[in-house]
Order: sequence, then C-alpha cells, then structure tokens
Amino acid sequence: MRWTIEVPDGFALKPIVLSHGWHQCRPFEWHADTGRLVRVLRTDRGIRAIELHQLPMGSLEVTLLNASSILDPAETAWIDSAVARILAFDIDLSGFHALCASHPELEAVPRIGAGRLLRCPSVWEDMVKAICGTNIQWKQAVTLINRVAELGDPAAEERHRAWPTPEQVAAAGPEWLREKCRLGYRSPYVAELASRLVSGDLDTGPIERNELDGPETRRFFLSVKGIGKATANLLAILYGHYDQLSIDSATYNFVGGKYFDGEKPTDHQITALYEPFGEWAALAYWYDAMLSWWWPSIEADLA
DNA sequence: TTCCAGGGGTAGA
DNA sequence: TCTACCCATGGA
Repeated sequence: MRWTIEVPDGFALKPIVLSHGWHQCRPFEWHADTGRLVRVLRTDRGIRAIELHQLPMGSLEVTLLNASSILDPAETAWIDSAVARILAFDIDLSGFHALCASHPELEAVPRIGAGRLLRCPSVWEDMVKAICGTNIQWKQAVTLINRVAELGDPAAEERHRAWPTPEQVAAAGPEWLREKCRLGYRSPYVAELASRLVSGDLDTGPIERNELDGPETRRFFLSVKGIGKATANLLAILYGHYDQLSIDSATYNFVGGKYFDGEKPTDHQITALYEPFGEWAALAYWYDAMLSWWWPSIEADLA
C-alpha cells in the first residue's frame, strides 16, 4: 500500500532526518544510500512500519511495509498526522530562514531546506531518548535506547517493533532497565517517568497540542526527574521554542574551538554569542555547529 | 589505569 | 543562585 503526503514549502527530508541523532535510534531506520526513512508506528489497529521517501516534485511517498495489511482511511489519516509530527510540518521557519540570509555562515540553511529537527511520534519517546543521552557518549546512548526499544511489540510477520508504551516500561520496572538495558543511574528516572504517565500524574497532552509557551514548556520538562536544564532546553527546542540554548559538552567544545581559541567558554559567553538571534538563538547555534562540523561531509549528498 | 561523554540530583553555603 | 560531590556505564 502506497500514498503521498503534501509537505510545507521548502521542506526537504534529508536535512531533518540528519538534523540530530534520533534517526540512528530504533524504531527509526535511516537508509542513507536510498534516502528512505523507516519508522514503526503504533496505531489503534496494530503495529505499522512505514517508509518515507521524498519524490522529485517535493511531496512525500509513504509505503506501508506490512505487506498483508490494508489500512482504512481513518488509520491512514492517523499515520499522516504522525508523519507531520515527526517531521515538524507545523513549524514556521520563515523568520529563521530570513535571518540566515543575512548571516553568511548560515546561508546554506534555507538553500538546502534545513532548520527542522526530527521528533518522535510521542513526547514520551522523546523524553526517554533525551534522558538516555545524558552524560554518555552518543554512540553508547544509541545502544541503550535500542535496548529499551526491544521491549516494544513486534508487527505481525515483520521484524519491526513499535516503541514501548509507558505501561510496558512501567511494568518492566527499574531493575529491568538497569540489568537488561544497562541504563545505570538513569533507570529509576525512566521508570518513574513511565509510572507518572501511566498514573496520570504527568500529562504530555499540552505539549502535543502545542498549548504551552517556551517557559511553560521548559518547566514541564524540568518537572521530570532525570531531565535538567540542558535536556529540558533541548526538548523545548524540538517542540519549537528556540530562545534558550541547550548547552552541553558538545556546545563547549564547538563554541570554544570556533570562537574562544580552544578555551572553554562560560555559559554566559555562549548565550551572549547567539543572543543577537533572539527567538531563533538555539537554531542559530545548532546550524552554526552543524554546518561547521559534519555538514560538509554530507552537503554534496544533499545537492 | 584514569578520564570523561550530547548531565542531573542533592546538600550545603 | 552557586558550588562540590556523587551517580552507572563503557569507550578512549
């Protein structure tokens, strides 16, 4: 089964897939050679694996990988809305793209259709992955995340698994996360997050419905144990609030190397550097780092 | 062996 | 608000 989805003007699939490390984590699967993004989704009818591919005229082609499944219009519409969430169709980048035009170092951003950041279908999944990425090398974080993903339900007759639900993680418990996933001291944080979602003590609805402003969004994420300032800011950035940078060890390395002669800058110095970008500060930093670091290696691939 | 990674919680000032 | 100190894990 195959259909197409219309995309916002100037949208490009590859830049958002490669915007950060989520595409390396199951149940995402990025095939760089063919430019296809596979994602497993849990609908109210079952576990579906879809493959996204951008057509030459811009729109997205969706291929259902569950060969024996036929979707009704309601389920197809649900998948379309999930794709829109993952690929941040709702984000209006026109202000940022206009700003990039007057900054030579960011000139490539609008030209290649970059600026959006890849999200998971649920805030729950974004939060777990963010917690797993704290104080750890990213490659190792991917290993942790993929072990947690093994808890998810498999699609019938397919190798794909959905991301586990909060109920599944809460039932598995902190010891399972520690011993089987090797989450270490992060395991009680993830277990508590799952339990709070199951009990209704925490509700991600306001984030999903985009009802909160930047400060409210950051306060929401900070209320979760295991999520501190850097991670809360990162998650707020994923949900469209760019006025506060997420400063982590990679930020010190990049900004120190490029602007402070190799010396580690203070948080205040970093903030001051991108303050002129105002509400777009975090994106300005993000693509400053991206274009300087590893973007050149893939830029030819994007042309 | 020691250091530290895409930090955060906690106690004490 | 700021600073030590501790926290699991495994790669470098």
